[in-house]
Amino acid sequence: MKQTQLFQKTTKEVKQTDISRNAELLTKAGYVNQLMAGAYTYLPMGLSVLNKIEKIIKEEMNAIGAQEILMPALQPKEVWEKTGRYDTIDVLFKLKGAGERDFVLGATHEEVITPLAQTIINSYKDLPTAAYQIQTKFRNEARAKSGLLRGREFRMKDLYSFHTTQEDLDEYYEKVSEAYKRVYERCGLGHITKKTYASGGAFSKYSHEYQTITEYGEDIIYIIPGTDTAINKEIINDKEALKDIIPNYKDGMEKEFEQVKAIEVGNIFKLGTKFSQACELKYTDKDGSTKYPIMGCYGIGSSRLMGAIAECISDDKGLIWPKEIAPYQAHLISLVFDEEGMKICEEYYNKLKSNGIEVLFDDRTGIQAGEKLKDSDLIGIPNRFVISKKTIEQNKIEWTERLTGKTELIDFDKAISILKE
RNA sequence: CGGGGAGUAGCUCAGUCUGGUAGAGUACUAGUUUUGGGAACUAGGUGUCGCAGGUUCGAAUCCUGUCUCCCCGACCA
Repeated sequence: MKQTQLFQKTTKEVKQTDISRNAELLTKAGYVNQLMAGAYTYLPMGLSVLNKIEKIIKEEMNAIGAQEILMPALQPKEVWEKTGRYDTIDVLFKLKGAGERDFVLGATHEEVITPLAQTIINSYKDLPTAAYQIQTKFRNEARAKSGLLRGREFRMKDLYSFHTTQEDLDEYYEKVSEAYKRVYERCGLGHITKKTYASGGAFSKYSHEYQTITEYGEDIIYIIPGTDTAINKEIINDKEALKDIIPNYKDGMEKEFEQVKAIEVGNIFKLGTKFSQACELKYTDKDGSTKYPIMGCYGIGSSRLMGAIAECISDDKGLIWPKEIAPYQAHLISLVFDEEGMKICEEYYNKLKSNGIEVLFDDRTGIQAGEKLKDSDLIGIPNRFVISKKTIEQNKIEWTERLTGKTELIDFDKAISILKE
């Protein structure tokens, strides 16, 4: 893509009061644009990053046998009354449709998938099974904030699994847990994301959250020394839980744990039969008896994850996208402005493209070198290739790795091989 | 939902205290010169001063109401 044609621009300044790092960087780099508190437009490169994150999530979900579906975001009031959550979820968006009919915008989808599952699950032979979707969710947050970290409209992957026994759910739950770990690793957050024990709500003893450590997080977690797991503050005073979670627990030892702020980038719940009972989802077991499937649900906010990555993986110059989610692998920058030089840049650009490399070409003219280089740092594409008078004279290309800042003059063929790694 | 801050040019902001008819930087357009870390000069267009009402000869400025955004807290199936 040529930068002169991109439906996206960098900007030097953002409002002084907007202090979350992800909002500042993503807005400056032009990846997102705020429509209102908690609702953002994703511009081409922003959407590209989001899509790549969601692609990773899909791959990991597919790998554990979950199947992708898509459910409506617009839902009737009635399914929510069945589970009693029409009145208990205070962030539920409620609206009137034609004929004064009451609708809900989906904040989560147990109410939709559980009745749906009845059309598929009739026998123990239909179990276990699992389906997920990635979709725009709506929550009427009293205070949407922190850029992509807490939106009123946001993207989320939600997976639901159905089982005949608790053991089978437990086993699948562990599989999902491993898949989640891979997602965060592939997104570059593996080292600062902790599997965190949290209260299970009405459904089970504990749930697990995936918490990425950042000063801008809303949660406080306690890291269990020598592990990559943590405990959410909400259960840190529950002695029974601590005994359960920590091997060789000694009274008061949690006070020594490192305490950090973190943002929840995923959670996994065991639901038991709460929803299958409420929605009358039943199957016939081997012995002919009627039973309720045991359910699990598993969420990852993909847009929040993108915000967390921007928040955590960046430096004073701007964003630094991990390779797998970067909008482009190469940022080709022309620092020559005569016709002859531009021709050479065009050739490089076309060669990169014909080699199947995702390349953004800064073909803007009449702009100072400094501005182009600063923009490149801000945008955060992993590899920068500069073409200037100097590089043309030597028949080389200048490669800079965004993460390390390491710069080398290399042959063009080597650039191709670096990008194909 | 409680507390605090803010809404003025595409963007970032000054001007509001002390009322007098709209500003800067940046961006944009044309031209000339520049070109490896946010250039220089010349010329040019840019506004319901968030919205509604009130006071006044006159309101961006004072008063009342209201909406929105940001921050802290509460909340977070």
